[in-house]
Formats: sequence, C-alpha cells, structure tokens
Amino acid sequence: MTAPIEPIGYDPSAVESRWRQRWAERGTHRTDLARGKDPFYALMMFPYPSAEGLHVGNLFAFTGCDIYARFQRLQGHTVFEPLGYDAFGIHSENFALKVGKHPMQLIPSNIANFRRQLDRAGLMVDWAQSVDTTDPAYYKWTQWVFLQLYKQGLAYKKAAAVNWCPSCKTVLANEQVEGGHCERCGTLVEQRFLEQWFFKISEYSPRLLKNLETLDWSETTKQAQRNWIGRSEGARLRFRVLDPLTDAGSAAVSVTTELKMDTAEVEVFTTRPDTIFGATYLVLAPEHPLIDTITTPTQQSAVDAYRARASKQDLVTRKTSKEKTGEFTGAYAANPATGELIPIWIADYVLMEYGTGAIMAVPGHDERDFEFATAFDLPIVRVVAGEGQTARTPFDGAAYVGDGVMVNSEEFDGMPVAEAKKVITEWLESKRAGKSVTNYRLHDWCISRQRYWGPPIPIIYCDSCGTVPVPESQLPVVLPNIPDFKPDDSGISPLARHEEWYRVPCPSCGKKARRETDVSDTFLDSAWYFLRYPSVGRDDVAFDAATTKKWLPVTTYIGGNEHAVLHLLYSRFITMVLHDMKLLDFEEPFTKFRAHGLIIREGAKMSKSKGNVVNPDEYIDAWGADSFRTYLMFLGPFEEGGDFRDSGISGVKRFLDRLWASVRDCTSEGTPDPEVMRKLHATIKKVGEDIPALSYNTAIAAMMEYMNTLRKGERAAHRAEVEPLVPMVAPFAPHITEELWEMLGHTTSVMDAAWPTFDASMLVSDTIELVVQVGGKTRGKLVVPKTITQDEAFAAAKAEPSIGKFITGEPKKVILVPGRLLNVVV
RNA sequence: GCGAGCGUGGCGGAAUUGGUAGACGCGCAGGACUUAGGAUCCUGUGCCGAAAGGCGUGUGGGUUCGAGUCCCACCGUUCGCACCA
Repeated sequence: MTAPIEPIGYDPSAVESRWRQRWAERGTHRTDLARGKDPFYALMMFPYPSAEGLHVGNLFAFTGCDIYARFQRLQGHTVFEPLGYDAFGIHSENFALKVGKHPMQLIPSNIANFRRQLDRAGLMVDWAQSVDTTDPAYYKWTQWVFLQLYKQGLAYKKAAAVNWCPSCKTVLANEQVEGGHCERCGTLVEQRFLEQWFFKISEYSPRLLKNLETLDWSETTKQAQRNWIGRSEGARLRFRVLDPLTDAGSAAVSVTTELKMDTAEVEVFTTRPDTIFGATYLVLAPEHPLIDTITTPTQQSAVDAYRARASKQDLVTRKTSKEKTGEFTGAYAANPATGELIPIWIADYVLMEYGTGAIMAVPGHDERDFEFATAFDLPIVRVVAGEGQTARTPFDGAAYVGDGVMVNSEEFDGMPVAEAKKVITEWLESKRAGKSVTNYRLHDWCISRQRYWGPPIPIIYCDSCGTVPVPESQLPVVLPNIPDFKPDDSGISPLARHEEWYRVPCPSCGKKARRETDVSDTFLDSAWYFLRYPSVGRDDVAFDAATTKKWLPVTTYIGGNEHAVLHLLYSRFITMVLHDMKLLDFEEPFTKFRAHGLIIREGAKMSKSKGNVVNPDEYIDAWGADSFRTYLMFLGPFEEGGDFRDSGISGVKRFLDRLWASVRDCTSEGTPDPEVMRKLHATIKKVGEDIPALSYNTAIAAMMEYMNTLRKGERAAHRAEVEPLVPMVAPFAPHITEELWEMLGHTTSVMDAAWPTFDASMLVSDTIELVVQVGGKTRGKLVVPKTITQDEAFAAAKAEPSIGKFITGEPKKVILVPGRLLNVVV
C-alpha cells in the first residue's frame, strides 16, 4: 500500500481517540429503549468473529448501515443500532481443529479482537445490548425457541441422508466435500441415513411466498426467495401397478377391469399433465419405498445393485452429474389416459425429496426424460406439435419443450397446451386418476448437526416416556467443555462420547434417560437474534413484550445477499411461528431489507491466496477511520460494491482536510455569498435524498462539489456557509465532525444536532441555461429568462452567431423543452 | 441450462420522465509557493484535429426532432440456482 509519509492537515489519530473516549464517557451511543421517541431499529448482519479479524467486507457493510442509522438519528429518530457475534458453527470448529485450540478458548479472544477493531471504526453501536450466540445466557433462549417449535408440533425427527466419510467416520457438511471426496483425507464420500431433527418450514411455504409481496426488500433478494420456495402448479397423478407375475408382458391386458383393489399405485407429480398421452414409462427415485414391493424377482439383484451404488454416491456429485443411469424394476403400470402398460424404472435423476419421488416420463417433451429414453431405448411419443409441426414430425435429437397444440392425444387433439393442462387434469380427476396440486420446492429445515460447536438440542430420550423436551425451567442445556471435541472414528457426535454428560434422569419419570447429543444448526442462532438485542439483560424471558412491541419489527436491515435465502427465510419462518403463538404481534421481522455489494480489489475478489486482502487496521492507522469509512462508501454504489484501490483514499482525506481548514478559518463577519448559499441548499437537498437511497457515493461527491465551490479561489468561508456541512458529513466521518462541531462552539454531540433544512426558494432562479441544439446536435447554450417562449428562444438562438450559423434556411420544426433545451430541426 | 444484474475516458465511477455524456475522485500535464516537494494551492485533462469541425456510452439494427437511457438480435462479463419433473 502507499502510506502517506506524514499526515497532513488534521491529525486523525488524536481526534479519533479523543472522541472514542468521550462517546464512551457520555454514553452517546446508548439508546434509551424504554423512553426514546420515534424508535428506529437499524440492524446489520452480525459477523462470525474469525481469527483473522475484521474483514474490509464487514467494515463496508457495517459502515453503510451506520451511516444510514446516523442519518436517521439526525432526522430526529431514537436509533437503536446493535451488533453482536455469530460465533457458533462449523467455521469456528474447523478453524479450532486446524490450529489445535479449543473453540471455547479461541472464540473469546477472537471476539475481543473484533471488538477492538470495531471500536476503532466509529460505529454508533450500543454495546450494552450485544449478543454472543455462544454465551449460555443467549443460547438458553435458542433452545427455548426450539422448544416452542416442538410444542407446536413443528419439530420432528426423521431419517435423512448426510455426507459420510468412511475413513474419518464423521459427517461432512456439503462444503467439506470436494468432487465427491472428503476434503481432509480424500476418501470417497458416501451418504448415510441418520435420525435428525427437522422444522416444518415447508408448511409455511405459501405464506413465506405470499408475504414477499408486502415487503420492502431488494428485488434480487425477493426473487432469490421466490426461486428457493419454488412454487409450481401441476397435478398429482396415480398410476396403477400391474401384478408383474400375472400381467407382465401382456400388453393387451385391459387395466380397468382386471386389477385388484390392493394393487400398488405410483403417485407422481407433474407440471405437464397435458402430456399424459406421451408418458411412456415411470421413474422412481432410488430411495422410493415402493421399489421393494414392485420389483420382480428377475430384476431384484440388478435393482439392489443400482440402489447400493446410488446410496454410496455422495450427495454433491449425485446432484451435479448429469449422466443418465437407471435400472428397470420389471414392473409395469397403466397409463390412465391410454390404458397402455408402461415400464417402471428407477433412476437417480429423480429426487426423493421433491414432489412424490416419482415421475411420469414424457421423453418427447422433457429434456431429461428424452436423454434417459434415448440411453435405454424407451419409446418416445409426440403429443405436442409446435409451429409447423404435426403428429408425425420426428424429434431432431431433442425433446420439444415449446408451446403448441395437442396431438396423439385422442379427443384432446388440436387443443392448445395451456387449455389442455386444465382440461386434461379435470378429465383425469373425473377418472379418479389424479388431482391438481400446487407443489413447493422448499423442504423442511434440518437443524441437527453431528458436531460439537453449537447449542445442544434440548431433548431427552427416556425408555419409558419416549422423547421428552427439556423443561424450560432447566434451560440452558450447557455445552460441556470437553477436550475431545473433534469428530473422530468413535462414532457420531462428540457429545455422544461423554456419558457423564448425556446420562440424565428423565424429567418426567425420573428414570435413567439420555440427552440428545446433536447440536443445532448455526442458522437457528441467527434466526431470532434480532428479537434478543433490545431485551438483552432479561434472564426471565427471551424477549420482553413491551420492548419488543416498541422496537420491532426491525425498521431497516442491511446485509449481504449471500444470506438472501437461508438466513432471511429462516428468520421469517421463526417469526411467523412465534407470531402464531401470539408471542409477537407481527409476522414479518424485517420491514425493509437492502443487500449491500461486495468489495473487490483490482478487479478480483479478495482472498488470501491472491494476497490482495485489505487489512483495515493498516489503513485506519495510516489515514484514520473517518477517511477509511468515507472512502469505502465513495468507491462505488453501496448496493453494488466497488473496487478498492490504495490510490483513491487520498482524495477523501483531502476533502476532510479541507473541511477542517474551512471550519478553522471561517468567519462570522459580513454576509454569506448568495451563490455559495444557493449551492449549499442544493447540496443539502441532494445529500438528504441520496443517503436514504443508499447512494452514498453520490452524496459524498455532492459534498465534495460543494467544498470546491466553498473554497474556490482560496476564499475563506463564512460560518453560515460551512456550519450546515458538518452534520451532513457526520454520518460518514463521525469523529472529525464532532471535533469541528465543538470548534464551532457547540457543547453537545453533532449527532444530537438536527439535519439542516433546505430552502426550496433558494434553488430556483429567474434565468436558466438553455441548451441549444440544431438538428439534434448541441451547438451552444444561452442564458435566458425561465419563462422564455419558443419563438423568443428561437430568435435568441438565431441572433447568437456561434449558433445561428448552423441555422441555414427555414427550420422544419422547433422544439422547446421548457427550462432545458431548444432543438431546431433544419 | 435457467434466473437476475452489469458493459460509459488511462482508472473507480456520475448522468430526473428519453433532453449539455463523462459530475466527484484517482492518475496525468502545466503553473504558484518553496533550499526542496512525493506536501499544499490554482488551472487544464473523452478521442482525432493546427483550427474549423468531426467521432464517441460492448456489437448490429430500429423508434424519435433528440437514445447511455426505450425496442429487437447478438457478444462479453458477474452473481445466484442448478437433473425441482
């Protein structure tokens, strides 16, 4: 980096340390939660306190939020701006494993380091209301949240697949699987079924989707949630399985009469019920429970082998590999539309967790089915004809997925696809072969982690009473400090190795029982933390009713779009559940959400391997926090991020130096310059509009522009010209502006000053600069009265030689845009 | 593959409803003050051209008196999601 040889202008380190101290002494950043008027809850996503310390990305986000919050305070709101630490989870645990330290040792020192760095950044954070998710006083209530869901029947246990490393004998998160191999030992990862706790978030799909319409959120974030929830309309259709022993191969069998009532049925979900006449086979997911019943003896061993292979494959590669594999079960089902027998296959391109885990394959009109049918030589029938196609148009190596009319579909031939969807579904419904349904992609939230570094799930298993929730009075279930927190070859959860911990009496019958040894997902810690901040200190409740009513929902939430889906969706879900329990009077936690951009450097993402990581400490040492903050906001639109360059920061420092000098040298004698005052009012207006729109870069540019006007030709500013600028700069550069505010004779914090108001009458002028175009090309400009008419403007343009010379002959047309422009068409 | 966004000087980036393209900053050039300047201040700075003038917002079309902005096609790039039936 290019550090300055010596700081010029004002000395940031002296000013900044002085004000940090005064803020602490005076409690400038404390929020009067009980009595504050006009509450404004400005929330930023809390960080994971890594050992590397604060990242510029964190600081960029926090500064952006802080500016917004400070602006709201200057507007007269009582602002609450809390910050805490999201310190549980696999990141901390993996790092602890790597450096061979215990997370219980590591996290407090990481937090202390973060706090030191955050303090230097000049954030208006009320540290008295902080949270640390690893503090038992916090996770007591995380466990309480779990119990509320359990009470509502929204927490349940079921077996689900996890990535399993047979060599490390441990569960791996998806990000620990690299190309199907364990990132630690390189062994091929398998999947394994474990009993895990789930939250029924899928029940809330329609509400989570519908409420999005009412939220003031970044459109990209809303769209990401919509995609994730994945609503699709279609139908569930039932296919009767024929008894393979009696009917296999006899394609002429009439399906309607000869079937017994107890015959198995395959239910599929499809968004294209219209193509039922083209369904030439069925496919079940390898995990489908019906496979055992329907597979014929001759196919049994092949099917078993395929299922074994599918289960060996790890979850990541299975989902990304596009190659079609499968196996025939030997069984057939009847197509309810055609009555024909179609074979039932199994293949891993069908996912058990979506829809019904089974599909009807329409190879003519679905690319995946087409690939599969081609690979296994299954029949492909056209049932939709597009423009210029007929029932007999051959497929040119690909499925036809476009629009068109039905063909080869008996009485539905000629019907447009959209209409056929409806009509054919109704027809199938009347035949009791299906019904129209809305399906959601969103599946239940697995909150179990077979790990150490998280809050223990507050459940006890008793041989007599079964699953017993830990009574709320016994919370927290404290995570024990065990030295062997590593997942090792002994089995599943590290806590499961500690009998002295998991052996407890049953809370209901007192007999010997056993604790749940899994911990909960980090996303649960962060799904409710915003409820806790205002109620920190209350040991008796998770959140105080009156305080919550006053301060929530969160007024504005600012954070990274990497959490657009999971964190934000989980927070919404938990809030809805608590709302339904009448514990909250709102069901959406974040009224307004804005996603900030990403800071890159020299066009590339910052990463240790590229060696382009910016250490905020260095820059704050060299330039001061005020310059650093302002520079971060100046380098691009906040919502898009920007390119960090060492060279750019000097311009911002110069701006603050010039502000300093202007205040120091300002005079109260004489009168302010009217032109400067006009510019001042225009600047007040512009900055006051830009900040709430998060257009920080243009707000700073406007203030710089004003500074140029103010000091043009080395003039000394009048006090009235420069004083209003101080609170305007304050959100960006809080330390220096406190100092300047004091220099101007004020005894209270600049944050308790009012945002300057602008006088709209100052902005209007009697004359305007009229741009004159001839034939659409700009040829000059004229200073004219605002009320000029078209004829007058034309005459004036013609009279001006530098413009008039382009007006040759009679104009075809003259256009006046009042107050702006005159275009003469020749 | 699907979805969303973005392509503007040497660089980061500005541009109401279509109405002076390049604000602001960096860099660069010239000057002032200086023993000195990598500090500070002032002036200039899209490209070509001596000038007049011409050309310019990824490419090619279109609408319009007028397009960075609107429409169509394409190219490049970034970020999500990814066999979701």
